[in-house]
Amino acid sequence: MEMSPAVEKYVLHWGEMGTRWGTNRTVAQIQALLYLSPRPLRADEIVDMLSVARSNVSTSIRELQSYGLVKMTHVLGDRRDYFESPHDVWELFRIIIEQRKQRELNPTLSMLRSCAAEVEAETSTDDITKERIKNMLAFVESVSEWYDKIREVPTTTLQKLMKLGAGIAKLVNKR
Amino acid sequence: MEMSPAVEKYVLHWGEMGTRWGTNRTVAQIQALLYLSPRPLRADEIVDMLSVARSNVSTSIRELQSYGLVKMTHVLGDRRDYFESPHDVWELFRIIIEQRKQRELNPTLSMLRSCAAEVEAETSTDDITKERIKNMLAFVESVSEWYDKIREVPTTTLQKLMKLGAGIAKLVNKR
DNA sequence: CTTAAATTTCAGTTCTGACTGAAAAAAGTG
DNA sequence: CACTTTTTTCAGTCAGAACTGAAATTTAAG
Repeated sequence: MEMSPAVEKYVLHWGEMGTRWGTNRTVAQIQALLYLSPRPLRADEIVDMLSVARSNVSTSIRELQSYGLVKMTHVLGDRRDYFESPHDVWELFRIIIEQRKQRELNPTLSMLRSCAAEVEAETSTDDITKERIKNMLAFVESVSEWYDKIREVPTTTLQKLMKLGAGIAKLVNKR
Repeated sequence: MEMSPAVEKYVLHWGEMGTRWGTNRTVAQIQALLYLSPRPLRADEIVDMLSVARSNVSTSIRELQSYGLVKMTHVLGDRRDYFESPHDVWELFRIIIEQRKQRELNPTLSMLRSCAAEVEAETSTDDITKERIKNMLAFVESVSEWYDKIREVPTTTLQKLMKLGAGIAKLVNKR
């Protein structure tokens, strides 16, 4: 049970990128492995392929499940757990974005709201600073609202939007 | 030289978020401080406010400068360096996105390209896996191209786009 | 040119959190 | 219900990154 050179390269890179995003290396590597795998994998197979401790795989998969990035399946007459990841890149993208909103945008939003409220009463704080907090709040709020709306848009439309690129500017300004 | 409670809360939260993104706590805290400050700050002032070592401020500012998030200014008759951050949230946003593209998207793109090329020759690799690599490559390529185009769009247009939200779907599909 | 102020470098320390491995728990099996 | 297999928990280890503080360097003033 071993990875081909290209798959190994992919998995290692993905692990590296994972550390830049919220998660750790192993979690990202497992996700990559499951994304590429033509069939669901067992924990012990993942242990072999990645050369990490069984327990590490266990906790990593739990984390991925909590993100909605991995689901468990079973094979008839086999009591071991099998795991798989969504195979559609757009679905993966949506799930990841959603998670990041939950973990980063939302907490930041509530922090900014309470800061904006509190700072009003602070006579010692410069007006410019107050303004800056408000501006950041308005920005994050608008990103958040935009996301809430865009979430519902179907993949095909998003693909068209991507293709359009800067062309979107004309549409928006002209209408 | 100390921060008001609201400002302190802001700075601490920003530092925390910084660790989720690429950087470390101090770097993000300094950026937050400079964003909020009504005037450029000196390194020693930052040391006081954040209670970190002078050398830490020095290296953190260097990092911020390399990102284009901090620039140095001077006061007549004072040889100490003063630092400030862009105050426009959209500009900040652009700079940060640009950095992330450089550091994450571009390397991933070249990894995927070489993987997609290599994997073709691997007879042992399942066709499904080859397909998945291609799909991911196509996706990341399209995000990258989209970004290159959108980069030029002026802030005002982006703001309109945000306001539009899901309404954009109609525009795109109708035209 | 000497001295003082400001900044940077860097070796060493500290801290964080990822990872391991053994033990416990859970989930089937006969 | 005793036994086996599989999974999870958790205390301890380890590695890497962040941070400190002292020494070196740079910069400019007298």
